Amino acid sequence: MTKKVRTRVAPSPTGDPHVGTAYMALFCLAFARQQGGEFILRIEDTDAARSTKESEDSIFQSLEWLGLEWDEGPDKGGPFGPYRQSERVAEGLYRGYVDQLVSQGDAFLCFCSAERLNEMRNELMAKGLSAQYDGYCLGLSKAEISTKIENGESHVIRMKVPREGSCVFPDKLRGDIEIEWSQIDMQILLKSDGNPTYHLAVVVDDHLMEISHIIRGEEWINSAPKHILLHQYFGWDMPELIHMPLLRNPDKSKLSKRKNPTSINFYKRMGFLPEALVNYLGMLGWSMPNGEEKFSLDEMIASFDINRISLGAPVFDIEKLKWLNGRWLREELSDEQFADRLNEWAYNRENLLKIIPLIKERVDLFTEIAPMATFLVEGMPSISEEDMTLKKVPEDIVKKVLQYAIWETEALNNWNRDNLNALFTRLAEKLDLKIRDVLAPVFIAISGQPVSPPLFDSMAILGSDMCRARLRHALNVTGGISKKQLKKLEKSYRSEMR
RNA sequence: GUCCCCAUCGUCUAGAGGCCUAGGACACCUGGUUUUCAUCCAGGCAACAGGGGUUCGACUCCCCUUGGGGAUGCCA
Repeated sequence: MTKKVRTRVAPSPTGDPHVGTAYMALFCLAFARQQGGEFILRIEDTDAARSTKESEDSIFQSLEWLGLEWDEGPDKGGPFGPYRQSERVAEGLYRGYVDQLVSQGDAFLCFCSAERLNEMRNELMAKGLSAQYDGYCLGLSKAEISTKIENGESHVIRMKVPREGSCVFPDKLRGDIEIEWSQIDMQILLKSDGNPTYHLAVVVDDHLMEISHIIRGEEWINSAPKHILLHQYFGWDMPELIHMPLLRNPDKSKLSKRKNPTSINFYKRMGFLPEALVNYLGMLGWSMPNGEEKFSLDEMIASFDINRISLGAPVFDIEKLKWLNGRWLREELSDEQFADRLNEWAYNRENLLKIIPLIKERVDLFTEIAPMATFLVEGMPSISEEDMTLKKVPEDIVKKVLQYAIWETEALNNWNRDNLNALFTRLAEKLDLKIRDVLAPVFIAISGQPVSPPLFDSMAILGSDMCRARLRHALNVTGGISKKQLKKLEKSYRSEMR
């Protein structure tokens, strides 16, 4: 008897909904459906400091928008709930498993400070060894441990890892992978705040949720031995492993928002159809047996074959995505449907009501609206090097402001008017510039014009990824920044903005 | 540094030892249709990273080198 196929995607709700999440969700879903199985959405929010409800909501919305429907999840429930790890923590679900490992002697308490660990890691690296825990607290006696606990010393729990031999495990796409145990760190399972780490939670939850196939990014290959070991300690069967290639930036590095728009919201805002985006993700690392490039989710599911996945990590190419979107637009939508989609996208009452407060007092006629507000519905404003040349602000300051703004906005958690206001006010202060001089290039970058409706409100409407993309675009238009300059800027950024 | 993964046109890919003189698509270039533009159509440019094996025969299998990427967190 073969087990029922159950796959899951397990995003952590930190930041914007990532196309990589959609990519994994797509393959999990395609595989599960094709096999007549189930696809589960689980929220991995064990990092209490970084997880937010907004981010979680936007993950739900984005995946829904893309039509990647899950069978069980935090919002839908299901027989293996709850599907949010913070709720599972609240139930005390993981604690019992950690205690079991400690009492079995497969895990131990560790009282080491972050400073000591850092020093140790650096030393090991300098010696050319792989950086990992040195086992210091393994030698603690029972008496020492209880004294430390009585003294209220904070501690974590680490898993024990064999020091000899190696772990050989099968990957459905790559064959056997062998990693020596000496390369595997004594991973922390329970943090000092009582939360499980990813490694513990993922193992426990995948088991409890009866996940049959773990489809995840290549970045996890190195931690597979930890997960396998934990399964052994618990006496559980290991699900099958399928490590997908990682999506890349045009420079081949792992797709990151620093270099590329990675938020699903950006692509939505940019006017891509969800069908086209899903289709495009489907053709990264996978192809239809008949070679057809345009296919729907249902068609992909119908002919999905995991062995057709190619392992070379694909570059996310917006140009090709654009072409594909054009085909969907032209070939699949009637004029009526086109109108409905356009309406749904931005030309609707709800969206208008966001924009109107910004423009109402600035116009006398309806005819003046379009020129003033196009930037709120366009992609990259068409700006030239000339547009970016300002009378009052020298070029190097323009570049500096744009680059700093990009870095600062990257780190901004809640994208709203007030926070943006605070961010740029602070930026002007730190750079010892007038706020209007700081904002001048930003106005042009965002709106394409030196004057526009209120900047921060507009930026709030446009969203973080679109704004960052426009800032980057403007910086490129000014001629961009050389690697050398960038390094210099990064240095001064760190000292000036502290 | 150490470990792991990967390697076909600039990019996405087809290719499961002879079908490969390596196919398709995006981008780019040329021409045609079109009042313009776009679409559409026709054509062009362009790749098996290098070196060793294995084999009658390697893009396909093995090894080495090189290149790229990832991991090395009380992040996931």
